[in-house]
Amino acid sequence: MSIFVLSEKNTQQAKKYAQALFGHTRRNKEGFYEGVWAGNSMVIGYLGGHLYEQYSPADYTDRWNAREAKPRQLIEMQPLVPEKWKIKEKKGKVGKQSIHDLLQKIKRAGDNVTEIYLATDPDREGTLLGREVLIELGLMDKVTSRVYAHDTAESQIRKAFSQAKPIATDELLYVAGLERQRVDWLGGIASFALMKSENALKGHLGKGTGSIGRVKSGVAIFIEQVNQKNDNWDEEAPENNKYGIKMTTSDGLVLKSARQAPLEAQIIGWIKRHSTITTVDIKAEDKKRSVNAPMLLQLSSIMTWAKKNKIKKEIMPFLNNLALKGYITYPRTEINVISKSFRDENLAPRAEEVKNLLEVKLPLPNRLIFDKPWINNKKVDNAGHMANTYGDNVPSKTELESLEKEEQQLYRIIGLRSLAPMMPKGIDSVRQYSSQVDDMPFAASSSSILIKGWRELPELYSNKNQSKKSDEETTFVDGGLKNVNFEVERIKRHPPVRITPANIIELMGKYGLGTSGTRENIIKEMTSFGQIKNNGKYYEVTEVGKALVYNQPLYTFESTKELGKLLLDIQGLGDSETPIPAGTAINKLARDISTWRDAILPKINDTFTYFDPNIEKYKAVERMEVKTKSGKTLKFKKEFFGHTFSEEECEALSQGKEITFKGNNGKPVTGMLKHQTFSGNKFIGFMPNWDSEKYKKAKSVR
DNA sequence: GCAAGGTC
Repeated sequence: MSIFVLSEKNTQQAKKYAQALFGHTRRNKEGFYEGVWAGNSMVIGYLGGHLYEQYSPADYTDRWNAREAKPRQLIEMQPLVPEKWKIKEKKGKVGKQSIHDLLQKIKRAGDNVTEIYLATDPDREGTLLGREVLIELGLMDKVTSRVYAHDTAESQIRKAFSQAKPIATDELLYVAGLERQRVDWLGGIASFALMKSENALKGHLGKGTGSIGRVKSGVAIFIEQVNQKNDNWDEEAPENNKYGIKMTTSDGLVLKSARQAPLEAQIIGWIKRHSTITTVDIKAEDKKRSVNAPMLLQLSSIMTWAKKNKIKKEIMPFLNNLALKGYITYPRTEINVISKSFRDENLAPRAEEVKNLLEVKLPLPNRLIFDKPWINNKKVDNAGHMANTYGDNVPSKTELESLEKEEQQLYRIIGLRSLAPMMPKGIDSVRQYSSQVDDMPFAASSSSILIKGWRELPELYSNKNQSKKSDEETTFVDGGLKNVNFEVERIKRHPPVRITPANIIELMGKYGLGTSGTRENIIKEMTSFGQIKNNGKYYEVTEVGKALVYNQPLYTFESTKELGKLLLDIQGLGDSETPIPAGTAINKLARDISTWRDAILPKINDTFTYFDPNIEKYKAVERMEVKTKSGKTLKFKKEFFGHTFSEEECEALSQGKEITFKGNNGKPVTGMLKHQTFSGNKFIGFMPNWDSEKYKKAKSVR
């Protein structure tokens, strides 16, 4: 039997599969991994994420071409639900090879074998992007098996392949993936067109809305909500306060009541009723408390760490680079645990080497025995990802020092956090005080460090990072009968914490907005579109961004949550007993878009425009007037891409000839005069040959 | 070109 395995990524997946199954990573002439597994000849190929993208509206039909449609038509045609959804090859590259070439290699490899295994990431998107390719290349008939490789430890990769499941087992995941993709496309395109119109109606002509969709709208909404809550916070409001009893002993111990009351009067009443009590018996009990090292790193915690440590640049590129070299594991994961196998096969054997490289003086006695909370096989299985740790390739000191400063910092913290559970645990001495006064229990505690353990490393533990609650270094007092005094303690509720560059990534995760690898870029885009801005202290939603909050009915917190539920229902993992049919979320969204469209349409007439004549860049531009060979008079814009056409160039253009000049970016631009349409208006103007199909299709002048 | 998802 001969098998072709389709994986999702090269270095972080195909290569690891090859090492685990073949014991080597030799490549064939196509660059795919080739070897023998269980008596079968096997080729392991890879993708590079999604290699296909949605058709654009104009790809479906000319009618949907927003450049040709008038604004009113553009609104009328929403939602753009295709009769048959289609995808096309993306342009671009995976590493050094073009996507087209890579797909051709996959096609050839698939044609050459008797069976195909799908072994992309075991999640929704992995299933979608893998099946997309197999279907588009006509290889689906040969696909027999689905490999769910949740775990990158070699023993677990081998297990996943030997226990491969029938391909039909991921059918529902694929359907849910399609639904997610289509809902985002349909909503994104509709909301952009409709919001632009809403803005124009409000007089924001020519003002960029920026792109808008499920995630960006969600981000704008939660920033606005948090700011509104803070700006209108009433710290005196009853719901923002509660009251407890503070019992202070003559030797300075402070015990607090186990219960609180909503009204200050209730506590004052309690204290009055107990005013005769002046001595209380206080029990003291001594305990030892072990203090765990921090959890292993997940992507959002690395990002938070980076911001706190003043790394201003985007960190994804640094992490990608470290992962490609094998210095760290695959970085795009929100999981903070690893599997037992990964501990034994990947972390433990390299621990001493990493420890020496990072010049850590502590021993690693727990190297082979650290368990919960860092080990959770089930969580790893469900997520299909593991925490970020140091990788199988430990750099030499010279190699580490040749990396960029930020990469060195990131490697160090990821390395230390991977080693932390192997270090001695911290032990604290704790004294717990308790007493009962009538109906009310009181408690307090003191503690001090007995064994520092992993806390000897300042990068893992510093007093500065501890909250005020920390009772470290508190004084110990004996129990017994003590004189006491009761007081009211007002406990204030605080408004939600403001959103800052340091916490936004983690908060997006909490709100289910975007996925780990995409969040940093979403914030960057929203900032550059001017939808949100950092006012120096926290993020604010700008006037443009407020449209996303107040001016679109499509994306709300509820609808985002609802979509998540629907996708699970389609997968058969939701509340409903049987999976709900594909298309449920799309149809619901399409109805919401129609409602929004119908609300806008009455306000839009045929001459409605996004064009603002008062904005400088839209003012009438100087036009060139030339005569063609046939004696017709032509008018066209004198400029293109920062270049003003010379007389000779105008002459050549008027005769329908192609010219070449230097554009804004210093690169040569070639093109000629063509008949074009923009926003429903026909005109003659210079067209570059950047899009060869469009260029060939457009009529030239003669 | 507009989404959001993946990865190089």
